[in-house]
Amino acid sequence: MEYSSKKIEKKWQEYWKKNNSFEPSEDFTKEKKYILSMFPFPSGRLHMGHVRNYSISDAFARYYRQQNFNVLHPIGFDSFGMPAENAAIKNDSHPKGWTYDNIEYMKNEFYSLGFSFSREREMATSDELYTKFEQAFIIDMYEKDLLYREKGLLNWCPHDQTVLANEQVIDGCCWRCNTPIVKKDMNQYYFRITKYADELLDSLKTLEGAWPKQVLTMQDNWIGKSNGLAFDLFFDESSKEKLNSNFESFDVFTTRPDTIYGVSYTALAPEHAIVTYMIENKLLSEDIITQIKAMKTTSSIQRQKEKLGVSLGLNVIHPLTKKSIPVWIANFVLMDYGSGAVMAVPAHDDRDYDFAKKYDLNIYAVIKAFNDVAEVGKAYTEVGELFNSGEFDGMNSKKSQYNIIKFFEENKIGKKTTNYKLKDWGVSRQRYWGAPIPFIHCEDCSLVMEKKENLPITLPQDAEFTGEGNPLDNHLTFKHCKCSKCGKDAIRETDTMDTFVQSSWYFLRFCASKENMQKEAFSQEQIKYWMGVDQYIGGIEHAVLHLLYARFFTKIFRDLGYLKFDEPFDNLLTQGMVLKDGAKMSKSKGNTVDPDAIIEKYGADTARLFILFAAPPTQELEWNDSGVEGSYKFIKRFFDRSSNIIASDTIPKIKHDELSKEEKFARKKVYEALVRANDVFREKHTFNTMIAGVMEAMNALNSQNNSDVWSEGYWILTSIMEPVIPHTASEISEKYFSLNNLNPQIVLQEVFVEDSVTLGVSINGKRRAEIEIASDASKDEIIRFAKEKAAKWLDNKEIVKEILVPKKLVNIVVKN
RNA sequence: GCGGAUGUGGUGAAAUUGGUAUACACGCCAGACUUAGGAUCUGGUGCCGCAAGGCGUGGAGGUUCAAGUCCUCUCAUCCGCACCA
Repeated sequence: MEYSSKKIEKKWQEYWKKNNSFEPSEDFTKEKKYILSMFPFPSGRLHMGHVRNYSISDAFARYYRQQNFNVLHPIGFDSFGMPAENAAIKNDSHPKGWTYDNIEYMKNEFYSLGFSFSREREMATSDELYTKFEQAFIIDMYEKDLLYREKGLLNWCPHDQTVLANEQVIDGCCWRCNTPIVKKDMNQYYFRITKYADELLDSLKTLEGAWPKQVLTMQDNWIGKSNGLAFDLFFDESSKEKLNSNFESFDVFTTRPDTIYGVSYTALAPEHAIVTYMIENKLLSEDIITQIKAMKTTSSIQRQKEKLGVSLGLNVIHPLTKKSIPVWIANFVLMDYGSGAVMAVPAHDDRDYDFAKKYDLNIYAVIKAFNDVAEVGKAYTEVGELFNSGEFDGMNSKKSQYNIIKFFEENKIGKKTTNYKLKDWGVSRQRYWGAPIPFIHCEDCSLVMEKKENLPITLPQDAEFTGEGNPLDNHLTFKHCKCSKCGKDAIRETDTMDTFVQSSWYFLRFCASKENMQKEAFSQEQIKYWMGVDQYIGGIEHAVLHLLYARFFTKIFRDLGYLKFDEPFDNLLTQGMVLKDGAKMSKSKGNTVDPDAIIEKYGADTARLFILFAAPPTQELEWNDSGVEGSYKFIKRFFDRSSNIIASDTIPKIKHDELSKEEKFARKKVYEALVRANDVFREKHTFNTMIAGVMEAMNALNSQNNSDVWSEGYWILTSIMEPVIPHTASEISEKYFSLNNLNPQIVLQEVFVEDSVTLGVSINGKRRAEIEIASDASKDEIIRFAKEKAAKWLDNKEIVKEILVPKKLVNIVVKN
């Protein structure tokens, strides 16, 4: 029978749907596997990255189902977000319609690829039910002070007309539209993620080995913990006078207390409160004010190009030497790190050095290299010996840090301090298509929460999408409401939540069964059973976004009593990108391959096979048309040669001893493929080698013509391949084995016992010959035979040593 | 600058973790069947060499009977962070 991907794939997709084949059981006594791929944004159509992502998770899900695990493999859509709203503005449509049309289309694409998702648990984060539960969590978090509202200097994307979290600013630009970010002073809601900084950092250790090193490092860097010394610098008398004594001092932070005697100036961020005060009170010349304003309004990329500064005409007193040191403003000092002020040590810090050179400031060296060789014309930033450092002279600079911090603490002039790069997570978005934040602004009661029984606060359908401002802010009946506390007229919060809030707990929502999903977000019992995710699969681009937020939410939820574990994802696999012509597939480059077209031409199984065969999942995958063709040919051959099978509901019993050499070899290859498949699914995840093993077994089967060997081979190989090419494998399995072979397979050790073995013969480690010898031959026999075969290399040589590596090789070491 | 990877045939990639380097596939070459082949099947294919043989895992050393694998140095490419005090 001719192989028809269309017919076979349609048949099995209907079969699986009709039989609810992939619904997990609620029998919590069974062993479970929770297999999850990061859910997609419903952008319109699937791309190859999606196909790769879900081909990997589907292989895992199907394998573990075969192994009799209770498998949860759900799918949903991360369906709030700006692209939907931008599309609505562009097409004069509604984000909701656009989103749900896309979801329908993409769901069909998913099922036409044969992915084994639980249909009952499909959901979209823009569903009102999802919003309802999320808003309830938000209220709980606010009550526990894990969420707060504050005015702050925020990242504003002029194109998307909204603020962004720090994680969402890439190289100073918006992560979605690449527009340069500007700073804007606004009110905003924040999650207290910094409260969890230490735990988020420390528990990375528990993920070692289970998560890619790279992701752990990226999170570590992002949290950016650094230890150092914080202390106050006091203004001298004339400076205090100038400031009308409104400021006595300011706080600085350093990780290099050992350089304290080298401080020759200090620098404030242009946004520092003292600077703002001086501008407001006209304590600076017009010229200087203009320069400061220029620094503040320059984009962060621009600001990095050149170090600029101005002197404030103020002085502070060095805490140890009591010398007077000038106060400057410098554009490289960041207001949102530490205290927005630094002590500058040009002799031992590159930035301070550059700045000092430019503005001709003093440079005091206090550390010298142990070998006394100092490079001229740059800062010495290495460890060395302290000098000109009072009582600390002669100490190792690294070790002196402890002593200097101790000195500051004992004299109560400073203290040991830890700083983090991580900032609280700002979640307000000034856009319509997001989950409304369930708060009300009341003139009398200030910020109050919505009552839980009024949830969900839903988006008004009749908002207008003009592209100007926030549609919710312009929607009168949404905006005007009654205070939930006093009942007076009040204003509803019109900011919506960052979509990363939804993706921070969707994996928990999937644990809810059809029975309880309407009335609660998830039950404790279900969470306890299904979590953590046994295998999570997704792109590395979420290393510090989604993956950090989801870890944070898990910890918050634990502290709110919703669940009882610390980390959500037990194992993480980050898939590589799909490339075409050496570049990432993208519409702008015009090098995309449409999954639908591949399914149409070759079928879903071919697409899945190629994707899993062409490279290991963690590596980049180069799309190659003739490679796809090759996968298609393999499937056809695999299907055609199944005609060699003798139909049976059980695996044939074969007397191994009575087989020919070729038949024995074929069986060995089949069982090798099986051993490898188990290893790949459980440990290595290198599906490419597993598939190669199946191909080798097929080649070996083809070199013999024993029907029982063929049948046994197919019994096992279709079982191995079902996770990869489920339609074709199911078709063969149904036709010949009544689907009885899609179960755990027993590895027969007898096929690995061989009468003879082939050994390489090396002389001085160089391969010179090969011998075939009975497996039970003694060491002496083997070596005698090896010497015979390699005689020409041993003439007139003195044999020093003979090494036998069983089943591998013989190495003879000779002299001369 | 800091951190993380990765370098193996013409190409995508293997190598049971120190034991016959290049499995499997693509491509290419030859043959068979064909009116035909962008179908199918069979065989060949690391490089140099007529051969014997030599050389080969980015490069240079080292450890070892034995190194793609371990150690030292070095080069190249990719990714992440980046004025974080």
